[in-house]
Amino acid sequence: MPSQPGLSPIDVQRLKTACSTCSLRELCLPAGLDQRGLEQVDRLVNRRRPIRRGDYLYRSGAGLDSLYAIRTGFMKSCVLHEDGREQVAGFHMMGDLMGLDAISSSRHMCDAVALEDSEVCEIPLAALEQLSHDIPSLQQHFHRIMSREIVRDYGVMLLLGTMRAEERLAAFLLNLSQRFAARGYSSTEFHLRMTREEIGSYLGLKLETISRALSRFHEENLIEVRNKHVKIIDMEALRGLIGQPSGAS
Amino acid sequence: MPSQPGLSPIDVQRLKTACSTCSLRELCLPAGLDQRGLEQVDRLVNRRRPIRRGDYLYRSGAGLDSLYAIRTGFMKSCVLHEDGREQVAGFHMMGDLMGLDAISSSRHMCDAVALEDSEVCEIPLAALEQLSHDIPSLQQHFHRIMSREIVRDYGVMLLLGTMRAEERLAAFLLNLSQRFAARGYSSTEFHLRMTREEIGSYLGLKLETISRALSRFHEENLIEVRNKHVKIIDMEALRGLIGQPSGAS
DNA sequence: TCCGGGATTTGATCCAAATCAAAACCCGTG
DNA sequence: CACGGGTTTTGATTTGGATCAAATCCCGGA
Repeated sequence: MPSQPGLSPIDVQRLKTACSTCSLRELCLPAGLDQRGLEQVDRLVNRRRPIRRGDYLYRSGAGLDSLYAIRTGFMKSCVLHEDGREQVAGFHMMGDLMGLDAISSSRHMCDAVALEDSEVCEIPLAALEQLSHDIPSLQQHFHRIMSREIVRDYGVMLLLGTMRAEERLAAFLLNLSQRFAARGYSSTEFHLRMTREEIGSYLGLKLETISRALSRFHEENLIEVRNKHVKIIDMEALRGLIGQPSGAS
Repeated sequence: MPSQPGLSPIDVQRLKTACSTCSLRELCLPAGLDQRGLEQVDRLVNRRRPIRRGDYLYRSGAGLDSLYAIRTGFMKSCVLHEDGREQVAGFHMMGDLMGLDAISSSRHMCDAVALEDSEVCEIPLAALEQLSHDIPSLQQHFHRIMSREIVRDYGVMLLLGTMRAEERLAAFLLNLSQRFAARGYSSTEFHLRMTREEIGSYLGLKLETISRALSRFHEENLIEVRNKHVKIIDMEALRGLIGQPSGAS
């Protein structure tokens, strides 16, 4: 992406600051912004809000007013069925945009819960729409973000519909690894912010199954696990595990 | 939704014609359009394309140039995994918009296959983005459509992650029923355009399981099935079936 | 109309993951 | 620093759906 006309190096610097302020590189960095757009994004992105571990960012059924970009921390979103069943629909970290589900009906369709103390940027949807009207590249980028969520969902469906327990867990660990790497953290060593039960819910499995699979990976020297700390020892073997009708161990 | 200022009854008529031409009520009817917008939508929506049963509308990996609104017919979209596994990610009918997955990377991330002879309207993405820039209410509506797809996906995840075989099938039948009803067709009697195997793929089950569950529903007088023809006898019982840890029959 | 191949049904058996159960562990808190 | 509740591990058993197998059905094409 070449730098945009009318965007001085100083502007670029300010933009990066504004965006990194809110970990919004996802949302605004790729958009070519002029001076005015820059200021507008600045303003848009400035409402911060801290959330304590265990607190809800929003609840299913609540009215939509804003989207939320995660600045720091870790969250989950859960879909609920009236009968009380619930399913973790995703885990979200720094830079992720949450609340897209609510645009369709102006009501949130899932719960968002902080898995550790976090901070988000509130982005009023109306302002975002206005701004992406004024800045076409922002509009495009916003569309890409929504589309990416759809693609992610398709991946989860494939996982839930066709994979065996160990494949699912391997895919999950590799996905986390990638996402940490993309944010400049270690791709091989990280802390699971969620419980075994939450992993299980996300992967359509029970917590015991998660625990057993982790133990097996450990035994086979694919990973090291101690509580919530995970170290990936053999990334390749983990990758190879996906797509095997049954283990070749 | 009150009628828009500057939109004469004749305009409304033309708009409805233009939209129903392509079954695009989803895409443009709710948007308040002025005379000029109207003409633009007309133009945007005018590229028709027939597809024969079994043909691909697009394939995973192909470049994105257009979205597609289904005018008539029935399609499926399938996500593929490199190892050959595939999963039906959705079934699409009249009025549905396909191709949203491709916006994120300008490449299609799934296959789209016609399950019967169909006709779609090709909507060049660039033109749609331009137009939704010119017509804010169209922009909003487009966002809602993408968001709705995300919500739908969450529902599928819940289904795949938490429901038992019979619950999944009941949910599937009820969903089809609703969608047919919304399009003015019978909500109780319809033709399955897909095979048992495709239903199974969508629901994360094997074709034999689908067949058995359909038979059981038939035995219990919830539905009548003969080949691909389905008649729902006891909609309430079918609804009640969802959310039962195990059958109360 | 008859033929052939895919689609569907149904049965028997198997197996991966769920469930039930209990012990161990870990961490935050008083 | 000991207590207590939630989390995790591990084992034994059960089970829902997969798999294997075979008969039947149905529809499109010659």
